[in-house]
Amino acid sequence: MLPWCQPEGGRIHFGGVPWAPVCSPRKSGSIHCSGQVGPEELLPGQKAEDPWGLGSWDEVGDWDQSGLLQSAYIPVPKQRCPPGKAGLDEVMAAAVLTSLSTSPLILGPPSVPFSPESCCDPWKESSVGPSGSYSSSNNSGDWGWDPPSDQSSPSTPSPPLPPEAAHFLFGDPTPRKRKNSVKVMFKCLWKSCGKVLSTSSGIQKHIRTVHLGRRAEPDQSDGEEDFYYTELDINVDSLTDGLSSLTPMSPTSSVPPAFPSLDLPVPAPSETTAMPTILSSVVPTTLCHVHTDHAYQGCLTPVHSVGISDKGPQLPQPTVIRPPVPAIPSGLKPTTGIRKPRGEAKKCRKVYGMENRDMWCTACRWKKACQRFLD
DNA sequence: CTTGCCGGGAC
DNA sequence: GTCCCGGCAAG
Repeated sequence: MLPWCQPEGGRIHFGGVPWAPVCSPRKSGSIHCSGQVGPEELLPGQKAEDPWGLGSWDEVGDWDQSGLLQSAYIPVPKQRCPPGKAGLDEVMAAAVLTSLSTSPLILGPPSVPFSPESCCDPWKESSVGPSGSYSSSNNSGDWGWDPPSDQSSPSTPSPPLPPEAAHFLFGDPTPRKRKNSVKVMFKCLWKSCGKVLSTSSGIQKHIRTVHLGRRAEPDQSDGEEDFYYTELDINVDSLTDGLSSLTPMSPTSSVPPAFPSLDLPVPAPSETTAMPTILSSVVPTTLCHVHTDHAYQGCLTPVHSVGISDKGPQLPQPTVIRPPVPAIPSGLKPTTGIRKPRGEAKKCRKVYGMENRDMWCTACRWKKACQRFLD
């Protein structure tokens, strides 16, 4: 067993690769997925993308076992863990070599089919620090990918690999992994229009001509039409497998940016293709109702949700040049972070004190909202 | 810093 | 379902 690859629970974790750019813990301790495809989605049972055109992962494993067994003899481990402190480049180069030369089946328990979720935890150590205590909570599944803004990972050198190999080895979480299942469309946000076109120029032309009543020449455009459409990442998988979109962090989910109608210094919507952070929060309207029904949207309490999310889109038909407010699907209001105002009443903690914790109401004992001294 | 409690994990 | 706790945000 290689010293730096620790199969956990019969599976080799694969996503901790440091240049798998997108993995980083948040303050809460768990890692959240946003905008990218998590490794969980490539379980062997699924029709995983085959970077080498060899069929399923199982086939890859068979092929690897039978055909590339010799590669297992590459003495990579010697150079992987030098007695001293290896530089990042060196470590990465070693990892690349090893990843190239050893198949997951060789690295893992023979009876366990290859799981792309595999990872080598020491990557986290090498990228986060020498502490080995970091990995325990992150390997249990609640982890994912960083926002797209982080995925460039410019500080990590790019291994000299063919893109396919890099894609395979590093669990590349970029949309390329699902390049066959994600289609970018452009949806007109004009009230009761909803026209969807496949090209930005097309949607701009549509908005200019149909809604703005302007000429079709784009050279006269001031970019206003950009306010009226949004980019949709149509996830074919989500459409065919609706359950996947129920995850709170649907990787490709998107929502029309809630640009206020005011002239706030929000990023120009025209930069949609260059603004992954905006796009990552953009949910196709085809999936919006799913999120609405799902109770996992933030911390909105029922009290607060009354009268907020049931109104539905209220897009005023603009009579002036001012861009209209794009229709915000109900249930997708930015609710996260909204907390119930702190109660003014005394709480069990304050009344009884920590020493009399057994006298607290159960809610207080469980660090929930106090039920004894309600506001 | 303390406090209230949300969110989520363990069982 | 209960129970607990990390961590966030308000104060």
